[in-house]
Amino acid sequence: MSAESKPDHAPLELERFLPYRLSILSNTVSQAIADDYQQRYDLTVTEWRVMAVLARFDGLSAREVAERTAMDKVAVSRALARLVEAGRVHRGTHDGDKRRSVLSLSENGWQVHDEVAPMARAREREVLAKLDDEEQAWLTRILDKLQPL
Amino acid sequence: MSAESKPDHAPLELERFLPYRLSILSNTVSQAIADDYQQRYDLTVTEWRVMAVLARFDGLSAREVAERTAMDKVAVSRALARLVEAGRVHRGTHDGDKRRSVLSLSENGWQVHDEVAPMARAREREVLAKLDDEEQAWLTRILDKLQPL
DNA sequence: GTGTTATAGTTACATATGAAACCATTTGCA
DNA sequence: TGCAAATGGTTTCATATGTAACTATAACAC
Repeated sequence: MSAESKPDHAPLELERFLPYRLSILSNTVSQAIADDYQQRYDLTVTEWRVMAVLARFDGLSAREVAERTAMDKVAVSRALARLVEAGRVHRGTHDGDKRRSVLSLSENGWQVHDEVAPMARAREREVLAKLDDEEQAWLTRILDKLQPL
Repeated sequence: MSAESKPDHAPLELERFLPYRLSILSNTVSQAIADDYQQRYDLTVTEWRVMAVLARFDGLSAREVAERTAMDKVAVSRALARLVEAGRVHRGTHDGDKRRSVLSLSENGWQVHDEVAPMARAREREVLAKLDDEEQAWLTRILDKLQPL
């Protein structure tokens, strides 16, 4: 029990502070999804994001994966090391440029993808179910406007 | 350059996936603010959050700080160790319970708070400036509904 | 062609973080 | 009382993450 104090210092009200609220919400949502596959597939969030991108865009290089996931190249490099090791991603070398890798999901990678993707979508639906249609539409619009921050 | 592929596998479109978008937005916003004070005051985000809570609620225990910041007790313990060491927070012992600490901002802590808080608020305003009044109202409403997830 | 600069990706190091074990104190209850 | 269980807080250990340095290859200038 402690009294609220020092209004003269104009303290920040964390629970109304947008960055703080976003952070809590984002972590809660991401964690809920991660809990679904993390242990079951021994897959981190970053690894899953790499897989999701490769599922849509076959043959990307590591740098392109980094761009599309908004992760830095070191994180991508490490995620790929594990994914290749685990036999979920195949890594070849670009024909005309030996520096670049050519990445794609393996048979196994596709299997994992096809199990995890529906789980992720289901969780997203659960979250969105708390909002009515109008609110969902505004949320999309708001995220679009804030996105290229 | 790679073609979009395998529609039969229904791959996840990351850039339209709510959890992903929230994560990007949250990190971008938090990082922008942290950049303002991180180096200048040698203050991490978690440390700043602890200070913000103590600015509003004087005399909290570490556990209470953890509750109010949605951080786990280990993170709070570490943040407090640094803050006390740096002379920004005073740590006493609870009268009736020697386990509990009694925390408050020091003179120095208040100074830092009074410089950082306006910067944080200014950044928040910058972000919100991208939205019109109606959108801002919806955002608040949406966050309220999603909050107790 | 040769030297410089840029790019793809990995490695090394230092720091951050989370889970579980741990210590001290307090509470509940026989 | 006195002892088991709960609580506040710290420490330990294992893992994650970011920055900078590094290797290899390619592009560019001349």
